[in-house]
Amino acid sequence: MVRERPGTGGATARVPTRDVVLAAVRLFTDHGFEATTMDDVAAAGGVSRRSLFRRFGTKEDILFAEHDELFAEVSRHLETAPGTPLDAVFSAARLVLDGYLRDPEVTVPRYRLVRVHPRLRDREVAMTARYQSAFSRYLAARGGGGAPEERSLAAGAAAAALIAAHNHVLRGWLRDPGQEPARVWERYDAAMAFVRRAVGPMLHADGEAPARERVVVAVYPADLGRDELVRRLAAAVDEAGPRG
Amino acid sequence: MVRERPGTGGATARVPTRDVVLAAVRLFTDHGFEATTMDDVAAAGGVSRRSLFRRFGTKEDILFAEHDELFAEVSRHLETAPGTPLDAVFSAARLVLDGYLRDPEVTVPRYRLVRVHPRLRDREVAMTARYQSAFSRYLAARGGGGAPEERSLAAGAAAAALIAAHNHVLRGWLRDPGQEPARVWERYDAAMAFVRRAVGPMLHADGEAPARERVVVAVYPADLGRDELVRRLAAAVDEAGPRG
DNA sequence: CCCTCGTGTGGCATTTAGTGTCAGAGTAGA
DNA sequence: TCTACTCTGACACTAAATGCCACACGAGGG
Repeated sequence: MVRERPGTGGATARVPTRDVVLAAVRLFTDHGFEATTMDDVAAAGGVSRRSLFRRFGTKEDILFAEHDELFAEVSRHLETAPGTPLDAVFSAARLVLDGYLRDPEVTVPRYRLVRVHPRLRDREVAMTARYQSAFSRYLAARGGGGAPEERSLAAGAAAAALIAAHNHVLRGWLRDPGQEPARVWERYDAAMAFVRRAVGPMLHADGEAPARERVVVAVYPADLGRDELVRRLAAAVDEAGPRG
Repeated sequence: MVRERPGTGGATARVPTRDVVLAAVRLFTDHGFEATTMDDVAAAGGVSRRSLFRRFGTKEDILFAEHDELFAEVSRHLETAPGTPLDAVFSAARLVLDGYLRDPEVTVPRYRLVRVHPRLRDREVAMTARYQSAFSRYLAARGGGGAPEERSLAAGAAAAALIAAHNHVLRGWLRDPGQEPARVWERYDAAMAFVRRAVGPMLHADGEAPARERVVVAVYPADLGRDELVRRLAAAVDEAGPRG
């Protein structure tokens, strides 16, 4: 690396995080994660080695920087989410999948790197655990009745099942990122419905009426097309007036 | 460190793994994980720095060496366990807890270190993920009927819930290792019974009643957003299987 | 008994991740 | 314009991790 003006300490022009991440992803993919030094990344990203460490901490953190932002976003969402605690957690998980789908340029090559390098895999798993822990604590704090002991146990198991289902669908997409997002969301909704069935009973160990509820009962011909059916249900919901 | 005979490369006397681990745990606990260098560990363990790296790979691996052995033991157990796949996984998980309880000299101080150092925490989480992955694959491969897609989803969620419950009880003991093992096992059995109730139905997603008409019944919080409600209804429709 | 071969170990050199420190450059505000 | 604050780059340094070579020991054959 050739420095034009030794002794020139620039300022103001902040480290372009996104550019650095993309450059790093490219280098890691092309030459391998281990073989790529921080000097290489710094040169490719147009910043100094020192600034690189200041911004990202470690070499692995470069890959997961945007994931950290996503986690922060999800955490914020949890604080202000409407509905029951379970609803909040489900919609938060949806946000995570959306975060992945929105940024395939980083998430897809990262997944391929993660599959190869145990160290990176551990890092990825740790991220997953962070979500799980956050969801678990959220549910335990606001969850239904029952003894505190059983409540936190149920919250932990529910969060774990939810995250597992989420990751199941997510990995399906990461392995084949070419498929239609609509189909991914379809599978995701099905997986979430599955988890909801299993998790629901866990959190209502005893009779605890969770606020006000409404009921939709729809009877329809067995051969009605899926899209048409969904459309009718949506119309019925809208006719029923505002919720709350 | 004073070397008596420079140039003396010993042999034969294999590195006493257990002694080194205990010495390392002590050093990490007394002076901190970061502050303890591999030279320190080597000196305390009575081996050379080079041999230390050969045996354990990294500094963190020293702490988790025995955990790796436990994982190998559990894996072997899975291969030869009697009973249903679910039974096998439950007994395997029991083996894990027993492994912790049997070796408090290492597992307890390690837990305290893990709580403080994010890096070690990630490593611990990765171990948990390895169990979860092994259990999930085991269940998916030998699990009950249903479509392969749903089967692996159910296996993943079940394994996750099981591991979460296991870790819930395990952490309870690690935080207060003085309590009676009998009481720990009591709590563990209760937690496992809880998980079994929730997980059992997940793995037996069978009977689909063929009817001319089908009914959707949705119960939802009154303040749930319109989009989320519609999404759930659509998911419920998809989940109900093909129409016609 | 000696020699040889294989295996495990120690010492040394080297690379590189990661940190502390200081100097310079730019920006905002008085 | 001068000053205070912030961000960046350069340099030095620690320590983890790896490659390489030399040496010690045990086993086996002559």
